[in-house]
Amino acid sequence: MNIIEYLTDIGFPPTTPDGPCGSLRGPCPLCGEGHDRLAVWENGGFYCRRCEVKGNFAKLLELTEGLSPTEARERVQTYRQKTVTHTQPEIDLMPNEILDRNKWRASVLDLIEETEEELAHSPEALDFLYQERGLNDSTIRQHRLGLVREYQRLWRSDFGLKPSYLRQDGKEVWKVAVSEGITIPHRLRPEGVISLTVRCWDAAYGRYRSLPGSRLEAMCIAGSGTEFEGVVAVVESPLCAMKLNQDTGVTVIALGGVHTTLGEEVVSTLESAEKIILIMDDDAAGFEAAESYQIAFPQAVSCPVPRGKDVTEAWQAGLDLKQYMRAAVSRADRVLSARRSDHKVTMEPIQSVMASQDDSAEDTASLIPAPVFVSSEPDTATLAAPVVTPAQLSGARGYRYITDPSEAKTAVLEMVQGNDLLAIDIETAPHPDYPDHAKAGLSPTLSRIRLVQLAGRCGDALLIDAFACSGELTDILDPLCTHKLVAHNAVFEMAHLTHVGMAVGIMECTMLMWNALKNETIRERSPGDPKSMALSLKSVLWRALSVEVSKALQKSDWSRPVLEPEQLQYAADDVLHLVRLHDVLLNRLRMDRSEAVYQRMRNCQPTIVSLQQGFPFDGEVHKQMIEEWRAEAGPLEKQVRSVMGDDINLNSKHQLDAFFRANVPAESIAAWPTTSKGLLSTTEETLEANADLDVVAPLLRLRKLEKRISTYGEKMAAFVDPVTGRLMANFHLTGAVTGRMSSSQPGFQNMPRGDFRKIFTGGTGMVIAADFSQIELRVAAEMSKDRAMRQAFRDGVDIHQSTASRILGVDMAKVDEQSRQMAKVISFGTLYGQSGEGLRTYARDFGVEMTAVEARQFQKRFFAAYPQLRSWREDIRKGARRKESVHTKGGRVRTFKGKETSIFPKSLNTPVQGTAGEIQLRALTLVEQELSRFEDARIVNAVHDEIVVIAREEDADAVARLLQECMTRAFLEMFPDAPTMGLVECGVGENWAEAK
DNA sequence: TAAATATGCGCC
DNA sequence: AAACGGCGCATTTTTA
Repeated sequence: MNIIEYLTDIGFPPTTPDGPCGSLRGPCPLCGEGHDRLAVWENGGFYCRRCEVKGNFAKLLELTEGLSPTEARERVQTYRQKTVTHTQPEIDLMPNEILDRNKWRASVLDLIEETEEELAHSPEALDFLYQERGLNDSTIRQHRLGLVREYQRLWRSDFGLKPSYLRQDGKEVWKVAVSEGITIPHRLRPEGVISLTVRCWDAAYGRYRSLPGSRLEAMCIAGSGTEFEGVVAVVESPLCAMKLNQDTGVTVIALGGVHTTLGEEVVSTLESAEKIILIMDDDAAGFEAAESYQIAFPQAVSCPVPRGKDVTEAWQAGLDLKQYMRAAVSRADRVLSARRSDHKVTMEPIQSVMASQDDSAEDTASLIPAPVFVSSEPDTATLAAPVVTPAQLSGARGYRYITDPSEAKTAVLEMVQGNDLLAIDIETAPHPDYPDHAKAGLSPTLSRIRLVQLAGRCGDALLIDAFACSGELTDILDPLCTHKLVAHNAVFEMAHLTHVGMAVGIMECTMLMWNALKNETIRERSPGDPKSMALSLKSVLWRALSVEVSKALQKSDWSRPVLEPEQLQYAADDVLHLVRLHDVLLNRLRMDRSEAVYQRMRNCQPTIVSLQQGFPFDGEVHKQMIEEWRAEAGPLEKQVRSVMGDDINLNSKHQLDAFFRANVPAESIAAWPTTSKGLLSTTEETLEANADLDVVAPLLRLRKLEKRISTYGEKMAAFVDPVTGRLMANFHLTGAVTGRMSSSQPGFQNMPRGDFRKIFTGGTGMVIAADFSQIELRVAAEMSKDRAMRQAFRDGVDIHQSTASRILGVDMAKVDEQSRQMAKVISFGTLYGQSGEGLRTYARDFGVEMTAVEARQFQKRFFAAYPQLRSWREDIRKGARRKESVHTKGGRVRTFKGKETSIFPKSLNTPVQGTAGEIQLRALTLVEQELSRFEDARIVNAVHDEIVVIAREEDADAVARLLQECMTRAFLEMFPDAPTMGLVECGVGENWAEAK
């Protein structure tokens, strides 16, 4: 109990907030009247403006209860003990704000660590603390100051706060705002953190903002050294307190804002102090606060800094804080002795006390340690990319167009000798035999090289007319094979040069560099310029170098025998900036520690070149298949139309919606899932749920066939290379935000399973298919270091069977197939953040009925079985929430844009899927290298965790071993301690279907 | 009329 | 409040 509660108890509750130190006003028990004449401070001080009585809690008890001074002091002690046991939880828990204080503390601690890290890497913010606040590194670390670099909005519930509250304007608020600025944690030990305050950069948010749920209490910084023992300084701002404590070693209390309370630690520090130096701000509020403190604490003496508003300003103006403290203490001594002898004293200004003091010179020297910049940034000396002078950049760079082969040969040699790194670009024209093929001009077999452009760091570009030099082109370009080259989308250049018989090595690629830096994919539009693609040379040049190039002529006629000057200048522009772009991006990659991400993709480029040479394809069998699909679909369509109407378009969502609404009972419609636009969903899943309708089964079958015909029929066959007869697809190293590859035209990664894959053959040889078994779960096990899951893999048991036995608590041997399926579903869903409801609906597809509550029970058991997996997941989730990004083991960073909703599942999935993708990339690189030992052997497909290779029949077994070995090696490079039993499964067959 | 969105489904 | 991820492709429907 404190003085306020006491007054309330005896019927004089002080309820009106007042003043800067948390004082309250209420009626006075001594003069008995009024409603606001008595001012009380939580620390125990009171003052009645009517009866002009003032003092502390004990004094009040003397007067109201008629106690002697000794009795009154004892009574205060007993009250205070009650305070400890009784009011502590009340203060600690803010029922309207915090539901779970432990959660709040844990999250705030995470936030503190995060912001500390941020501050350590922010020279500007450190500079602010060094230069403007005079703090040194040791102080910054001691108080665990941090930095919020960007304004953040975080879920309230993640802090254990009430998930939402109704703002005055009626809007429901779900998030807390964390402003940009310096974070100041308070009282980290032993009770844990009680508040986190941000000193905002943007004054529009006020100077200080506290995280909701903070218990705002004055901060106490314990003194060090002996000079000011027994002295306590009181200031307003925490940063002033830190500065004063740092420079003088005095114990300092920072009051904070008007809403702070003093807290036990502070009160006892003040009570036991011999002298209290009040250094309030030089304003009205500060003056009043000083008054009230002098009433509550007899040993307190007001002693504002002589210049400036507060300690920091005075220090900025040149005040030596140690000298000042000495003067203040000496002044306080005189004031206090005068008070004890009840003499009136005239307050001397602090300046004159300081002037009269005989200070020794050595004490004033170097009070402020020189700032030490601690940084984990890489040594810039090792990063130095070749420097380009402005003169070189601004100098006019044109082109030299060569049509004569021997002249070209000399020029290329000169280029190679004069440049350590050469930029290369190729323009192609459709091959005249196949002008209408979908990939004419793109695929090497369907194209002719029209122009080769080369450029160094400076000087003109070299344009070699490949038509004019045809026949000697490889000879001319031969010196490039052993030279370091850079291109944008270098796979294209590598593929075309390889196709004309050149043994080109791995090129540097600025497109892959940009992807490693920004994680933008091949499909994304350029931010700020929706017309261009994010990874296009135009977009990257603009964003990285502020260089603008036109792409208007990219699709001009490159087949004509004589190229126009405009075309030539366009072609030159494409290479002229490439070397500088490479240098700049490489530097940025190193600064971001993303070079490995880039290199992993770069080294995989030869694999892509191989992959894009196509998969041997049995066109005859394919045609038969299409016939069979049509044969089955025809009657089926008749049957469906006889029910649904001859004119119905079975692909139209509206017409299907209308049909079902008209033919299904109202109660079924009510329970029928809808799409986001309110139409009845007609997915396979929902239709099967209404399978009692006779038309459903044939409709679903028809849909399957239509899908086959439209996507996997003649349209797909159009991608067969007329020269080689192989089916050619595109592969993209930058196809997915997670770092997985993607494939298109046609998508090789979504070919229907089963007999369909018989059309993919080994040509004259065999097909060997190898896949990583349970790669994502293995990755999750390794990244989380979950003991139980790793052990299961080490034992080589079936992971889903093992999980089932753990979840259901039965022996491994007794796990039936259904339980195993369940475990599988629970594992993947739960791992990636599936809800209980989501699991319930998903499980229904597997014929397992459960309620959402039961589903959550399963998820709980899953986490109980794999506890480290659970905490690892939590860490990711928290990190994703704060930084709005997650990263893979290989270093790829995925950032969630502000507008993105529901990042939770993505943030859990990305590290796992992405790391698995990185292992696959490395495996593909190794396989491509090793496969060169075998004649006619080539990688023909790569499906996320599967690698498909063709090889001669006599080599098949050796190639299978090779695959096994390379894939295992790739996995171990990422996770050296990981168990590899059963990691790679491999099959051989005449075609892809049989190789499984 | 062309581009963007919506829906469903093929794969891992 | 709300939640399993990543893709590509065909077709319909809406929007600019």
